[in-house]
Amino acid sequence: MVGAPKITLQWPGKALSRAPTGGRLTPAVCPDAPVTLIEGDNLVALEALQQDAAGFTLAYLDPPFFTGRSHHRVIRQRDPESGQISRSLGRGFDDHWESLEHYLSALAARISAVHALLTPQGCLVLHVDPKTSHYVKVLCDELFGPECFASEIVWRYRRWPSKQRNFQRVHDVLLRYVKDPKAEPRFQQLYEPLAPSTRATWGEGQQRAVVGADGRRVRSSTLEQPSRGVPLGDVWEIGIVAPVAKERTGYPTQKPEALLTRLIEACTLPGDRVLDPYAGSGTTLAVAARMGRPVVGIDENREALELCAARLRRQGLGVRRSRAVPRSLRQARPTSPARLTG
Amino acid sequence: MVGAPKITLQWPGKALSRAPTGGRLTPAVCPDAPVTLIEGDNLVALEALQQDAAGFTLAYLDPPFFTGRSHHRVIRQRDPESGQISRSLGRGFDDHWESLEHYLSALAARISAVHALLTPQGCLVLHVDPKTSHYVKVLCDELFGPECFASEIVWRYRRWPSKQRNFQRVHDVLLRYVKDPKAEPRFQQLYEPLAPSTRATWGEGQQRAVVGADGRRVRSSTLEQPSRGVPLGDVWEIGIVAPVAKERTGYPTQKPEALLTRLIEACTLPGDRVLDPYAGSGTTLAVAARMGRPVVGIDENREALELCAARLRRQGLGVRRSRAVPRSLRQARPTSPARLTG
DNA sequence: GCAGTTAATGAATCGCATG
DNA sequence: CCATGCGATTCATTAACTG
Repeated sequence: MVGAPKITLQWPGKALSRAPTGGRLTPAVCPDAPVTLIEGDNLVALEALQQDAAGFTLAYLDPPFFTGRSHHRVIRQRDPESGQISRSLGRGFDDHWESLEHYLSALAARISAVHALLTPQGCLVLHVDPKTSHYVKVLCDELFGPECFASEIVWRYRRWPSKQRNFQRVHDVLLRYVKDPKAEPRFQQLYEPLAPSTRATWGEGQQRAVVGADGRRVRSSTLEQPSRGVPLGDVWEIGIVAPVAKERTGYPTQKPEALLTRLIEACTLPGDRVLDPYAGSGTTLAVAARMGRPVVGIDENREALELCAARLRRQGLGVRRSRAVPRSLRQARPTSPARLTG
Repeated sequence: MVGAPKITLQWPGKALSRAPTGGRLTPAVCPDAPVTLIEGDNLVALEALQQDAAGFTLAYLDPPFFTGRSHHRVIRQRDPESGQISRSLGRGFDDHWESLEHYLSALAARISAVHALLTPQGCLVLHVDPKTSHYVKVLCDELFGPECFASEIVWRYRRWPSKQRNFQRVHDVLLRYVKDPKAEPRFQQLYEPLAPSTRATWGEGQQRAVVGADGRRVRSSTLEQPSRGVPLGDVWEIGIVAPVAKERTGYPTQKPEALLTRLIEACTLPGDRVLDPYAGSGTTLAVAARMGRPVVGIDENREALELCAARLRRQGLGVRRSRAVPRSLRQARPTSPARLTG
């Protein structure tokens, strides 16, 4: 924590430091493995990962959004004889909380643990919605320091319209924090196409300022050299995963691969390690692995991890499995031996 | 204040209630006047407005963004002989603050005063940037109650690129709160054009869901009737005021009329009263007046109010002027008689 | 008159020079 | 050494101008 701000969120019983879970990983994680899946409470796993020497360059956290609902997995199966598609519901994740206080306490513990795992060039990206983002941002300012705040990225999508007496919500928020604002950041500049109005006026060429004798800018001119486009901004228009898309897994709240591709491309180099403590259906894992970034995913839902493993297997990737065990359980329930899947 | 949340922002010396300024308006404001300009501290003016019986249906607040800079007005004049254009700097507004605490304290007092002035169907819209929006949102949740939060509107614009090792910021945030979530809200549904992908698949016709015998949606069909577009979402792509646009006043941080038009159209009906405590160059006033909404603007900068008055005069509108005077000054400096401008 | 071209400059951001 | 200032960067937008 660099500079703790004087303005903080307060609630009865707030405590950012907590008793360590004393978690262990069985077997230990190999930092160079292309993909590692850890089953268990992500707080236990994150604490256990502190024993690793190597840090992570990007941590992407996609926690529950405090919706107060249970989210189910849709399992679609085609009957081989009739050809009919049947749907059934599997376990997704539960997003019920006693209160916003409990939600934030749980999240703060994870963010804090992730902070300790980042390299100096590393960054954390928190995927939230506009109802919780503000509380989470104030919390992160306290945990990271406000000068570590890098961007509020707006993910703008389109969806089936619903009648309501309000502007329909069509965006999520991704908060990006860097571990150390004084370190040279990992950042690959990406570009997006020029605005239609700019193309109409200037064409595809780069613009150059022309400065007069008095030092003031007189006008601009167009170069022969084609522009690479405009530097990517913090509002991203990316389609949601279509209900019939090939990448669709049936897992609830699945994020599009295009979103993760962009994030990983901008914030890491090949070989940099990526972490996803809420792995879900494994979008981060699939994309990172494909892009040559070793990745560690954590989830407490075994069905979700099976889905991840199958998805990665389809990409022709081997998966290393591990299990996070808190101290209290370590003697009561001995873990099964390591398995190598795929 | 409906339901105070347990999670609040805390800082040393925080106090949301403060000694009343005992402000008075000279002359008193006439609720039916198409445009009223009040010169003085907006906190004093807002308190004085409480004596009005009629409330406001929309309050748009565009406070300083806590940038730590002074913003100047650019005054352009064409020399009638040479035809040359000369530029000089006038007073804009000062955005220096001792600390974020002071900034938030000042803002909280204004928000609180505005809250008291809203009709039950009314709403407040706070224009901020993504560095301060999160603190302001938590503050508003405390002042209005979290269930009064309606929307985080993202204003996405395009501007000149700058090299930086981060995603360039290309959005502002507008927080919308309703006074009473149980009251029937003022809300006119607006529409935006269909997405290109939708037009490609479905054309311009309206879509209707076709539901099967089991209650599940089977497919959609396209109607003859052309679609009005999709209901307006909470991400608005609107161009900034161009450097040479006719609506440009030279006042810093001027907001585009298109933004205010959309807001006023969605949140008010003709005849509803609109309030802008940070009037600046008078965009809200100009748009509201044109749309037949009586509007009250407050600013402490006399130059800004002159600009507002001139802008409204160009629209052929008369302006009623008033002055906000705090108790401490009421005897020391007697106010000049009312003036009718335009 | 209409379409295509030119002009002007911004709630920016970084880096280096200056106090 | 830290705060401040100014040059360089080069897209977006609409009014004014030109043919």
